[in-house]
Amino acid sequence: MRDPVFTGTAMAYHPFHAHRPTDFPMSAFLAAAQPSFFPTLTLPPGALTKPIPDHTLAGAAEAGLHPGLSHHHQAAHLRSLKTLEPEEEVDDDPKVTLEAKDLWDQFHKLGTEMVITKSGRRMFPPFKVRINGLDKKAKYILLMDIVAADDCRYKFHNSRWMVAGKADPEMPKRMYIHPDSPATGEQWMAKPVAFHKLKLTNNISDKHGFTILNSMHKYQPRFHIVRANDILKLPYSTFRTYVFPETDFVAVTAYQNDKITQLKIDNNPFAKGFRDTGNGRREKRKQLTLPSLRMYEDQCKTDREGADSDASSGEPTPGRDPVHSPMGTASSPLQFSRPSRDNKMCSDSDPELDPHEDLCPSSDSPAPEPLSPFSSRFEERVRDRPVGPDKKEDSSTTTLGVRALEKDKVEGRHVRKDASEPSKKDSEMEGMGPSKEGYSPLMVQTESPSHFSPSHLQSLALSGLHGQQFFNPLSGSSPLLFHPGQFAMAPGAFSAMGMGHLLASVSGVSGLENGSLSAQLTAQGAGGANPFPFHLSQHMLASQGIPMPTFGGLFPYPYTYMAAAAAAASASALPVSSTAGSLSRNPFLTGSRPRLRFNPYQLPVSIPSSSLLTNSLPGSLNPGSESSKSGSRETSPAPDHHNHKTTSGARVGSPKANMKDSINELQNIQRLVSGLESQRDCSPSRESPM
DNA sequence: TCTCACACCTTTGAAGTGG
DNA sequence: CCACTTCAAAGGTGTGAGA
Repeated sequence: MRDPVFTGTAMAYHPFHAHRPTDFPMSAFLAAAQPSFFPTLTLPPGALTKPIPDHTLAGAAEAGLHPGLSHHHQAAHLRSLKTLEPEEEVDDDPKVTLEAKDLWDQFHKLGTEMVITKSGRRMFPPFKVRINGLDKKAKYILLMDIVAADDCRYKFHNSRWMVAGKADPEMPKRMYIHPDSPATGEQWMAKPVAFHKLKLTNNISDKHGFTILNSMHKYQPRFHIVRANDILKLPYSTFRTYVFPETDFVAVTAYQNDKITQLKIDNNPFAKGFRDTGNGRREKRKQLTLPSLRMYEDQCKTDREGADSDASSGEPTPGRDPVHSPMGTASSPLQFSRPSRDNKMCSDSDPELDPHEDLCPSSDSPAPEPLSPFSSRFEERVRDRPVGPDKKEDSSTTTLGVRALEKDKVEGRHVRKDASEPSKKDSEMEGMGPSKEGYSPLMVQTESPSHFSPSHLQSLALSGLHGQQFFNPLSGSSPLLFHPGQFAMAPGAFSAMGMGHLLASVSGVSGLENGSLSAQLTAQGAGGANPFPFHLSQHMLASQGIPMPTFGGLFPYPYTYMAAAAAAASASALPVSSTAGSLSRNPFLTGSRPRLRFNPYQLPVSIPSSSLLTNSLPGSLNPGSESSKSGSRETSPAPDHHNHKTTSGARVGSPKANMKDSINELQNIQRLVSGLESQRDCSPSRESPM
């Protein structure tokens, strides 16, 4: 009964199907998802073909078993998972600093553009952070996701980004797990952690696990730290989420701003061939650039010469560090010496900062926002946020890491202390790496996991599933099962995760009759990401700040789990008066939860009016609850979880009313799962260590 | 606004070489 | 064996034409 894995339910989510809430036993997905751990597993798009008999689905669902697995395998799963214990809480206090902050700042000022292509493109600058304050011995899983920053669609007009209307429906959200996860705190802290393998795409049917984005929309990357030595524990672990405002960007299929192009060319080793001293293309292109751009380039060149003679010849030598950031502290000619664009931009109309022209049509934003998507509004809001005092009301702590403003602003550090977060590590931070700028994590505290309002759920759930029915009205248990495709993970990420038992059980999956796994259910080979296992979806939800209903209405470790939700709720804590911001669409930054404490920044918030969700509790209706008994976790430290659940769980509607939909969804899922064996493709991928 | 082929470049790992 | 070098393939870039 206590086994979180087997008693839970989750919402099934499939990008290609209606996103209906599904009451589905986690165990089924556990089993079904295992194959996805194989980095080599790749399933073709058309794999979803064979329907699954209703009786199989229903029966299995009720029994909490995966329809395609034999009882033998089910039992094996139960046994293997039985040993899972939640991580003991540790008083670690991770501090995260963005690497190459200067470069990010440069891009941010110009209005960062990230190219997205059908085949996937990496981010540049790469998202890279340095972590301090972790428990050296404990294991952590690091994740990253990218969420919509606002509700607007943009266009680049007259050298500036302008709001061009309401945002298009969001793409399926995917969580990228760092390939080295899990690793010890010591390992993570040893060197900067890069997420350079994460790829962006605009291909909604992407099967590689890339992060799917909408072109001409603004996004905000988020970084998550989860203390857990096993992926399976993610759902019960405390999430700490860090947001660096300067890393937001507009996704584009082709660069709009020449300045951005130039900056990328000058800093990205792969684009070396386009540098001024490179081939003819650049020469040609340069001649076409505007005077203002020339000035900018000249300035860059001048600055570069000071530090490095030639940008094209001797320059940004990326080195062999796998995770090395081309714009690494020393390699980037622009990073330290180049004067802020501010000066230059002054002379040349500063496109990004015209606060009077564009208005985000977002209905969520009561107050019209300044139009420039890259203004420092976000930072400002954050900065103004009231400081929250302590953090000990509840052990559930979500750290909303927010960059501590500009490096010339020391508020961050100060705030951090105010936040009552032990600031013992400040000194440590100062002594580490090139990025000494103060990035002060924003601690979001929850007094109890049960304070999430429906709006939280909605905002969060919809961040990736905008307009999609996300929560299952089913009573008892609100299935919150993400499609595995929503999770991306570098190959091999699970290799050392103690997933052996699970993998082993996967073999049993072969027993699954037909073979098909959703295209989404693919594991990515080299450079790709693997679909995230269903049972891990909880984790994702948590990271999204969604107060997921516990499995079967029982949740052994509520507070840690709910802590994650705090991240989402963080936004809710914002004063209503605060302008609905550009981040209104961001699940992490929206919502309404008065009891959360924030510090030190104020985040833009929008209060969803929707009442899609209501607090509730699950319960006994969960079909998986029964099976959970067998796989119960007797040692569960959180016996009172149920209570928490009752007050915090999200549930909507009548269970019976949606039962049919749930079954349908279940069938869809089954279709995805079936046929794994035949599709398995073992192509080892090489993942560079962090 | 998007897609694609392209040239140019870096990265990676295997193969070869010498100590 | 180990360290180093060489090499080729894979893969990451922006470009520019065309849709």
